[in-house]
Amino acid sequence: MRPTAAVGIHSSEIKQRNVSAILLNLLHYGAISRVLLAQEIGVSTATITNLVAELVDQGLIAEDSRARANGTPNQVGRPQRSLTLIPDARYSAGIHIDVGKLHVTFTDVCGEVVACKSLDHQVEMDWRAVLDQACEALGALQTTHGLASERIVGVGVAASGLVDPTTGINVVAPNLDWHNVPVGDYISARLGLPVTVENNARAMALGEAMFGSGRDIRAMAFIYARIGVGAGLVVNGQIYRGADAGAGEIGHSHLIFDRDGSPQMRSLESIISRPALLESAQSILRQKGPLTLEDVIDRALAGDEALRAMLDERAFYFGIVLANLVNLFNPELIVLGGLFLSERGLLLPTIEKTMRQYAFATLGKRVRLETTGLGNQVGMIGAAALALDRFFYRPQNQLLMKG
Amino acid sequence: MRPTAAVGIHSSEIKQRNVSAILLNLLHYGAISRVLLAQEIGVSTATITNLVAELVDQGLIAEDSRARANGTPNQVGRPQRSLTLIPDARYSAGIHIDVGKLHVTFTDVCGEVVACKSLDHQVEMDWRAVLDQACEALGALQTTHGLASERIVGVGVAASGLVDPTTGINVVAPNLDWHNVPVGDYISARLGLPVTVENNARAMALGEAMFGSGRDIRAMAFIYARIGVGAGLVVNGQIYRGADAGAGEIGHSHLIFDRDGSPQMRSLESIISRPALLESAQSILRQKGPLTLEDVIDRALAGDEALRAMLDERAFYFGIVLANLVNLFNPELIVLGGLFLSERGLLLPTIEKTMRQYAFATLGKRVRLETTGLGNQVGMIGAAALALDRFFYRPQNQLLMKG
DNA sequence: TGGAATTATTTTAGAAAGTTAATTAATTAA
DNA sequence: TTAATTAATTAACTTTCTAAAATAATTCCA
Repeated sequence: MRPTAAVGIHSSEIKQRNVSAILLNLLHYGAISRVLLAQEIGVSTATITNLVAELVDQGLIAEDSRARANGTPNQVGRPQRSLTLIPDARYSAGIHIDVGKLHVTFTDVCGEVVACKSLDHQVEMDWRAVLDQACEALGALQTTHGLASERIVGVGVAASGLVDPTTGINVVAPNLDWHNVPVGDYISARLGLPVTVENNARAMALGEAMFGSGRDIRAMAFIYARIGVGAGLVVNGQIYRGADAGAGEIGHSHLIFDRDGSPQMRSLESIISRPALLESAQSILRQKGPLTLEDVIDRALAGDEALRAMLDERAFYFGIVLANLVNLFNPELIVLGGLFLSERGLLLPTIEKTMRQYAFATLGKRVRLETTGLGNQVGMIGAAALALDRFFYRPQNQLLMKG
Repeated sequence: MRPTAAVGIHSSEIKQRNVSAILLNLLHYGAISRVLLAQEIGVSTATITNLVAELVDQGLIAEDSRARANGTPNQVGRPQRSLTLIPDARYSAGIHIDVGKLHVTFTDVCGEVVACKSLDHQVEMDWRAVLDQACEALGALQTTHGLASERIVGVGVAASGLVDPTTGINVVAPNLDWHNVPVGDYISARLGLPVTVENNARAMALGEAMFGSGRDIRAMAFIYARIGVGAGLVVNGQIYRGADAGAGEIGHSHLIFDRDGSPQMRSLESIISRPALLESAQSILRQKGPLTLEDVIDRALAGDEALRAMLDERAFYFGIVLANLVNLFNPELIVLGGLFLSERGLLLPTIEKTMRQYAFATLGKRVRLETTGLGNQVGMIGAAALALDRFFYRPQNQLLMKG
């Protein structure tokens, strides 16, 4: 293997990287002047002038001829000129393949959803059928909204389970019974666009880091719980995948329960996922028929103490796992998505209290804990974010993780 | 805060980074030719020729006029010429401040210990006295071994507890009762050398990544257990610190124990550290007097089943924590140091078995688990590695983590 | 109101560092 | 010994950035 990070700079990368830095700063600040760009990026204003001119020519960014750049009100001297991204300069397609659900979207360069659609699919369906459905839905959206093909930078796919982003293969998606599905190649062949595939929690984490509350954050974790529980880690704006693209398998964290003196192990997924919660609720309620998580929450809020206690206990255990995550990874922010969006105050308070109590010293105090502000769109926005990151904002990083 | 990773390339960095890449490749491969360097680094052979010539002039690297570079035996054509680092071109000073122990060393550029000394110190001593002791010991070693000052790149300090590497302050070292000790400034003033300070487990992780079995590794964890338990994480050859330089506080991971139906929490440190093990052994043996870990191991090996069972249980719990670490961080390698070096087969087998059993799918199978090959020198070598990394191999990274 | 002061951006001239292609060097094969 | 082959160096040139000077757009203040 190559020595870690001992890669040099080929002169052809320099400009591309500086352009990248400009685009990312514009995304981050919304509007920023050339002087500040030069400061932030660490190059001369002359360079900024030249690169900005090119980007304006390409129709990617605009100079607001009126507005002063922020932070410089009424100063002496020539005013700084605001530069902004042109959101509709490019679009990104996102596909979130969830268990039983399929979400597709086009976002603009700023991560705003321009069009989207959610579909159901059966777990028994062949993977081809599922991906066909997604591609057709995207095609329909593109036509309806009149999105020019040449403005679409690519397709991002947030897939369930283990994904190899270098090959675009969904190695295994247990809850869909998919094995080695060549998601990237298949979609790329159908749509004629570059495709990037990633694990769903990781895609969401990136979406949150680029367009959500993770924008100013050095290290963050996104936790998505639904049928399974997964975490996505983002460090300095880049997804952390680990050695085998397996980082973040927090659902398989184990907790120890002594039963009669001998240890018994339980995975987090058996504690806090929707199936786990429903199973427990069903046994509490002695109900056999179908039950939704909303029902359970409703009944707990209506005063079912046994349900409430069950949920509270689960929240406590999840809080412990979060505290351990904080101790190991020391994130600045943890964002929760999926079933946490419908907890209505029954889980979060205990989760947060426990997490802060058991995290080490200041780490637990400093970390922020939130549910995602992107709501149930976080999966598709995350998917679109994958493509934006790889094909628009950081095209130089074509193959980050290879051996 | 600045947008994540949106930093550009100032032209003055380019050469420095390519030089860095050459040095790191030489360290990694031991001997390598210009053609291969060009391939690995991604620049032209012309550039390599020029930069190598400069490095030879500076006396940092040498061309072996005989040897063919490895991997190219008896080929047609002009043979590749081996380039190697000159180990003694520079030295690095390392100080490992452990609880009750102080280890100082000079290593060469390849991490080989040129000279070292270990000292005792009392926990009650003023921090100034401790640091003075270290500086004096270094001074003595330098004189004895005739190490020219101008060849010493700097001093690395592996400190106990929470460290802020940007300021060089040891924010808190609970086991030494140190608070906000300006380690970096103090040593720098005494020795007149640049100093870099880091948490001990992280320093060891870097040492292992540069000079130990972590050399080919993308993501690794080093776990140091003695009075406390800490982990150092290294990703792509760089220390991962987290948002508040608090990553790796694995000793404060909590495990849940049901006691009479209600959960009771225990930290890893209360399970697997030396004090914890000794306390438990003492209560098993009903012995009040002083007991060493070696005694405990001896007696367990001699057939004390209660002790053996205790150690095995502890190993099991540690294995669970490792499995959870593997699931979250997905390292390729985990290296253990400190008390694990004297376990004599009583802990590791159970640790490894448990870790692999409870880690998710392939992650647990792929990860390697070892005790450090650097032995008890890992702390001082890690400390020296800090300085080599920051002042010799990657001088461009002066301030990686700022807000 | 109009110049002085101030700050931002652009232009110009040039330097730094890389690249490509041609050349030279050191081998093996025949 | 010469041809073939591969490595390393050199020479000419390109790219990209920088520094410093010039220009532009304001506010300040008499």
